[in-house]
Amino acid sequence: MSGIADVARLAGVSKSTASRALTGGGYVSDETRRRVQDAAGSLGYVPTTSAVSLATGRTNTVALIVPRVNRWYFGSIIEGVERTLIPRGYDLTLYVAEPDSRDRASLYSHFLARKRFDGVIAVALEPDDADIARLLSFGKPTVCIGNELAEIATLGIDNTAIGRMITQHLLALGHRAIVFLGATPKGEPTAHDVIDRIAGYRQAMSGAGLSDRTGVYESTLTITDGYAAAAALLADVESRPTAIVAACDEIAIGAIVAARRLGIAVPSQLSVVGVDGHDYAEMFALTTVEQRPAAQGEQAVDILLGMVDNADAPARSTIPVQLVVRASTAAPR
Amino acid sequence: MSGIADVARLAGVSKSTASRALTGGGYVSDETRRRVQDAAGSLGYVPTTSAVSLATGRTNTVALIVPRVNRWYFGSIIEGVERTLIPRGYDLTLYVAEPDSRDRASLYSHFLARKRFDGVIAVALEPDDADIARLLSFGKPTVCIGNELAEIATLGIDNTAIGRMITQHLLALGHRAIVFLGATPKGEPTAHDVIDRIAGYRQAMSGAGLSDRTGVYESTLTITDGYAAAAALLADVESRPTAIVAACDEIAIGAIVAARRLGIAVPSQLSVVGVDGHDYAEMFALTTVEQRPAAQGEQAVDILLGMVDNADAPARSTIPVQLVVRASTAAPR
DNA sequence: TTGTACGCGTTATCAG
DNA sequence: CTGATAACGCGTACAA
Repeated sequence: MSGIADVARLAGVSKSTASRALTGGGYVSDETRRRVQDAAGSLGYVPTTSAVSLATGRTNTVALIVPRVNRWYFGSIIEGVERTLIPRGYDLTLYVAEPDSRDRASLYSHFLARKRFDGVIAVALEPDDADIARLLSFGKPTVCIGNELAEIATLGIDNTAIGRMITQHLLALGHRAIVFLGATPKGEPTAHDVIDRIAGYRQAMSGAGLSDRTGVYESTLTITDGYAAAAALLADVESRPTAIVAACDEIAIGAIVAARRLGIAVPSQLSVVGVDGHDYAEMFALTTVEQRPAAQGEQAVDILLGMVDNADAPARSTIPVQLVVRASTAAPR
Repeated sequence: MSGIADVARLAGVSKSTASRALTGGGYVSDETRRRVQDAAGSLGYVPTTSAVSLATGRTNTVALIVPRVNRWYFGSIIEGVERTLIPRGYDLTLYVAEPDSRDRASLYSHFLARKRFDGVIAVALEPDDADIARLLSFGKPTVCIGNELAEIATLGIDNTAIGRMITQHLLALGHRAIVFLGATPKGEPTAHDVIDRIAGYRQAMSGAGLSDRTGVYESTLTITDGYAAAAALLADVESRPTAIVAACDEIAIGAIVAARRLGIAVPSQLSVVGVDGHDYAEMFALTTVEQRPAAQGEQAVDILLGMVDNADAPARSTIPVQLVVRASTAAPR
């Protein structure tokens, strides 16, 4: 309710002095500063953000763009971003829009254009996406999580290496009939991380001289779909693989549940390995590659606010990951 | 980059006419309006939000407060709110803070005080919470999801009735050894919805003359914890219940998984019923009460924006729910 | 160290 | 129907 003018009046100084005393800029005697701060405190003064933004050009707001909220990976990123942003005095405005969706279009034409934020964090942008050009055209500091992109500060994991790593883990255990579960179904927007993981899987299979035994099956990145896809895949006893490389932990968990329902013992009759380090991984004894998305969200904020303050050059970093071996993988038979 | 002054100049009118033509307020000749709109279009004009806010007092932003992101119920609400807000031209600023946490305190003292939003949607506020008073003191339209609160527009389900309903479902099937799984562990912030569901459970048990056979066990509202708690609960064959009323679907799913691992058949040896209508419910054939949180989020936006526009009196509505019977419940033995 | 005066980009008021 | 002009609430050169 009360503005800085009220604070100034109560403290017996001018508006500008009050402003300096509160924002810290410029010279103010300690005595005066304290008087102003007391006045502000007793009046419950809080600066009006729109006025501050108009005067300074800064909004103290960061935009976060995600395809979905209700998936562990994205939810974790959101939480990581949030808890790092808030203590630094920033607000988070959240935009949820799948790539290529109508929402995406209006997002860029209407919302992001409002220059309401000091920076953007975008998750799971596709490298060939037109979004990227539009994003850059805003001229605001931008950090992407999930894919390596040219000309943008990027934070992510090496998905090809991970695909290779988990496949090699199974090969080393002696598996040969290894399939990949989780290719993007036709009609869905392409997910580049999945494509890279498949590439890694293929590389490992070829490296073991098994390129002809490669099998890639479709599934959405959810437990439900992983369950259904795995159930179909495992139904035929003859063609059944001895190991599944899942595109993510949700699919892996779905596969484990499906196997149990079919009476297939994990890991003795079927090994399953995932990617993510999902909250449920331990409960299902899932061997997986942990990528700590919440920490990535935190780090993205660090990088972004660094850019906001220093106008630094875009950084690019590959997050280290860790293979955690649990009881969902073992030697075949 | 270009402001309304540029648009006005290009269209050959004054700033005020340009503003009227674009915002729709006041009289402008059709001819002039078109000229201005063309000019705005060709310049890619987008109004600066902080200036608009300063002039109009409206921010076109809604604040959403949730305790967590990464839980199905909250994530669904966030998605529902988002997809309703955006088409209406509003931005969403997200605040994540557990009740009684340090984050909560700074949330109220620093962020919400910035009057940066036209309204607030708060999820899972506790009725005895000091937050409520502070929330109301902002004088902004406010809608709460999850609990019935005095003097606030409220949207939620009747948790007591639900607790009764699902317990009676089990009683009707012939169960008598029915326990409740999911009481809030000591040290955790109290969750009123859980308390109410327990009350409903107790009412139903008493109504069947079974008040002495009542058993309430603790668990956090997650699959992982539900799994662990159920595993402990089901370990002793002698004292094992024939049915579990779970505080939410996550716990119910955890219990089903635990039962399977222990070789206990669901539903023939153990019935399990949950609350929520989780995405995974169908996959686990879970009998549950659907409450459609995403739809609640949408409805909350409707109510809130109604209040923003009309300054209506707060509404209060109880969402109808539906018991969906699947294969996790059956007659005992 | 402090106060004055102006600008940030829009909308609203009020004559014309 | 249109155009000056004054807010909106704050930060900040500049002068004192």
